[in-house]
Amino acid sequence: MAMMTRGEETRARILDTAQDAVLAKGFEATSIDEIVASAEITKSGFFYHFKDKNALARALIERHITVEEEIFDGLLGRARELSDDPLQAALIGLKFLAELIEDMPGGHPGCIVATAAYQDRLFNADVRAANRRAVLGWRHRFRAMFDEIAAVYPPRDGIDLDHLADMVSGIVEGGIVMARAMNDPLITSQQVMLLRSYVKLLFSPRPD
Amino acid sequence: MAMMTRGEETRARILDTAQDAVLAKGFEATSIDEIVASAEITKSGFFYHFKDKNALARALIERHITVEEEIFDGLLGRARELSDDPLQAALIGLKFLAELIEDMPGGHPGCIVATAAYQDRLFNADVRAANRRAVLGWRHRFRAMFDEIAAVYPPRDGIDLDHLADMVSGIVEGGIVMARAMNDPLITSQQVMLLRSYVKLLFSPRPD
DNA sequence: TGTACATCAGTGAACGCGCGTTCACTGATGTAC
DNA sequence: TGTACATCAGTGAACGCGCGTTCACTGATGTAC
Repeated sequence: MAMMTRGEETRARILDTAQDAVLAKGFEATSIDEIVASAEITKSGFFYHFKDKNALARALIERHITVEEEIFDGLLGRARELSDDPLQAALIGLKFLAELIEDMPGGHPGCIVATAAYQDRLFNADVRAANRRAVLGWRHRFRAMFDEIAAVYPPRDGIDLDHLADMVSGIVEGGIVMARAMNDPLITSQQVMLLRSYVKLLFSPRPD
Repeated sequence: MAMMTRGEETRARILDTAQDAVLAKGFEATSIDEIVASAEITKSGFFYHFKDKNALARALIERHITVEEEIFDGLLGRARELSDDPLQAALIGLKFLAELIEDMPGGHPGCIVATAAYQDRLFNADVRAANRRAVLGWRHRFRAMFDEIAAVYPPRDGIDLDHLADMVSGIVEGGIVMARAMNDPLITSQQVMLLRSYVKLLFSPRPD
């Protein structure tokens, strides 16, 4: 964070303003003119930092991955501190996730992975590969979480844990789409809480 | 279907080719030039049918709603024929839905509601309203289904049935995003099957 | 400490292309009398 | 049955604007000797 050179600061400012616009309108509809206006730079300054518009897309996705990794690390790390039981820790982590999303002003800002997914013909192979890596990263993270749980509590229903891991990302992605379509920012966190309910029912040893 | 005038046929052809392109690349990235080329019409012919590009977006969404309603009616209607029990009927219906999606060549083509959701600043109020109506329609449909179940089997976990109804659409939307990002068409139907597992656990009276 | 050169982080003007939209026109079909 | 007119379903050419990209140039900072 600290110790950024002037160039790094400008680059970060471009990415920040570009992300807002891309999430609101899609990638193609976000013009470079518009980005440089809010980043307070000239158009040629933009091309000093990114060789073309595709390079911007890839940088957006890669930064998104990094930021999100850190957030998840924090969330799940704290949850594990609060309980030694992997199931309880996961339930706490999912509740944290729901609260995080709920507290976002105006709802979750949207996921650029989804944006890229819905406009993939626009992007080159680099960008698509970055997108795929992001989703795979989520899968491995949540798969590890569910593996720990399943080792202690065998799941009630015969399901594939990779699919369950994908469900975490899928619920959030779907929740964002729904929240946007309905203009109701709370939907995303409600959906995460339903996923939490499923995880609880699926792994709970006995009903009380 | 039958008894279309020449104009209606042309209009339908425009919508068909436009939908393919919009789902693949997003709305803004799909040019009218490109649409008219594959619909084998001139550009001015396009503007005879749609007053501007926004009118095309609204028409796409409205047609999408109609088609999907018919599909769901068929699916859930058949499921109800197969079982008098509302829970069993829902489980059969969800299985049908998963199979329907799985059998789509190349995976679910994507949902234009999601496309519009992720590019909403591009569209006027008309289009956004149509989008909201679509999602509300799904909510009411699935809410009715879960109400019937809950009247017989009280849910195991205290949850809001509207949220659960939204989960059906959300899982499909999220599944489509994941399937596209991962380039794995099977993900969407896998996610629907997990939702089915949740519904089963949530409403099943006793574990066996 | 001073000078020469290199790199960093941009600026400003121009480019050509593709886009959505308009407009005057037209040939085929339908309707009234 | 023939004629006049209206509507349907388009065509073809032109428009101006905004877009992504390029290119020659520049002032500030860093580095070598």
